[in-house]
Amino acid sequence: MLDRKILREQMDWVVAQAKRKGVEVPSEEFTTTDSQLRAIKPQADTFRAEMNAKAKEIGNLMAQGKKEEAEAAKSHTGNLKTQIQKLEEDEKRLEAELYQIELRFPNVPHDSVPEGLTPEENVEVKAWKEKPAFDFTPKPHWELAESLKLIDFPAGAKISGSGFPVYTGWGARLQRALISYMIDHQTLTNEYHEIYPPFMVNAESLVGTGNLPKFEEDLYKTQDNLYLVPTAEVPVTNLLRDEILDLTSLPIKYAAFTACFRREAGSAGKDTRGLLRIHQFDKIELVKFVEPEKSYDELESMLQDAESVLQALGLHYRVLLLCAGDMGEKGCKCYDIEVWSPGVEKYLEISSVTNFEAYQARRANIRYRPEPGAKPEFVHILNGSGLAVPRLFSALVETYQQADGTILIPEPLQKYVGTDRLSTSS
RNA sequence: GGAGAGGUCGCAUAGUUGGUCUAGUGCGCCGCACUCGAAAUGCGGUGUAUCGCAAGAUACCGAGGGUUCGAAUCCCUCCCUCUCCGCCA
Repeated sequence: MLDRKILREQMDWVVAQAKRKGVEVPSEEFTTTDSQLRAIKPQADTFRAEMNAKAKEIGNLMAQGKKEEAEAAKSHTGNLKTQIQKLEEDEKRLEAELYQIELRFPNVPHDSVPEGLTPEENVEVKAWKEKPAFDFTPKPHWELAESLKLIDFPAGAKISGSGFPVYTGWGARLQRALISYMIDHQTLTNEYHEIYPPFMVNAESLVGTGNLPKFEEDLYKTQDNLYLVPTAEVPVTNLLRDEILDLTSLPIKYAAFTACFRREAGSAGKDTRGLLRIHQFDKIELVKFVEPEKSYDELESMLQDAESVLQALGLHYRVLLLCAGDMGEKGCKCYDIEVWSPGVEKYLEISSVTNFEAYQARRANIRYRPEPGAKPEFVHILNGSGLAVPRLFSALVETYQQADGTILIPEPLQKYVGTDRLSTSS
């Protein structure tokens, strides 16, 4: 959500910025509804003030025992009352309409964001390490997973459905090791505070992060009207909903592990093999609440925090700065980290690191006080994956596969996995 | 799931025959006084949002409805917390 004042005063600018994202905004609807509301509110306030005064008068008369005068005064309130009721109805309706209109405005892309509407116009800003060289043809992870019995895809299909892999034996252990390693790395080295949230949330939380009402189709919903989290971003961001934070507590840095659940209505077709696109997957998510002036520095440092995992594991990756049209509606500036998966011969998006500025904070009503006694202002919120586990799993086993079919485990992971090599006999 | 008790402006509390409660008090916090300085003490201030140049007005006492000239106070629905019981990893 954008600041209502900005929509009022700088609509041309907002329209132009939305255009960079290829989004049409309901500018006229906003202006019409907003001015209607602004016309009605003062009227309603005035009538309410009159009503309050009358009620007080009646109270005083009653207290003095002047019953008849009080009764007389009562009979004059009817007209006022119906007027107030009518105005309040309009007020409520317009307020609801305006809110729905405001939700349709996308966030404004930062000046440093490249122009463009398609993924082709994203800009590669960094590449780390070379693609690994092989003197044999590297296999995709699903073949490795099958021969080493790390993942049982048919079993998952049997007990749940497609898109629900079953990790078995050393595969299960590697999965668990990656989670532990990344959580330790982000909390101990990069100083995030660990959160282990519920995997189900209510609708309010999803509205706070912008997943509802627009993306209801992508979510799993339970009979108790709770939703399975599509990412830890949802529960973690909402932890601070409706709070006014102390300046001294900023920046607040949270790292959380959850399973993530996505129905992905349109998933049929692309990337259906292996781990690339599944309904349930594990992810470590990083969320930061920061002072507005520092949010772009914090974005760079969050990007580094996410990258540092891949560096420690020695995996080749590149960083893309997304163009205005490809970064989604909520973001101001977004980097994607893509890890190289040599078996599938593709770069896999393994993290999106985004600065939302105040867009989410305004929705979830998360503020801070710039100085003691000052008016509360919205914090800036950033989040990024640190990292998505299945695609890391994929890149890792494909990168470290050997000619003999075994997989080397990079040094930092060894104590978590409990071995330096996965093989059929291990 | 059943029974009972509750949810009040940072924290703790007052408020239950509806009307000086648009919310009192204590703590905390800010300012001033006293002091070499501090503690203690005294005085004043101390929520959020919207509209307004301002004075000020309006809304908010878990959420949403209702009754009433008027509701923190009464009624209904829902959410949450606590105690006891039941069930259970």
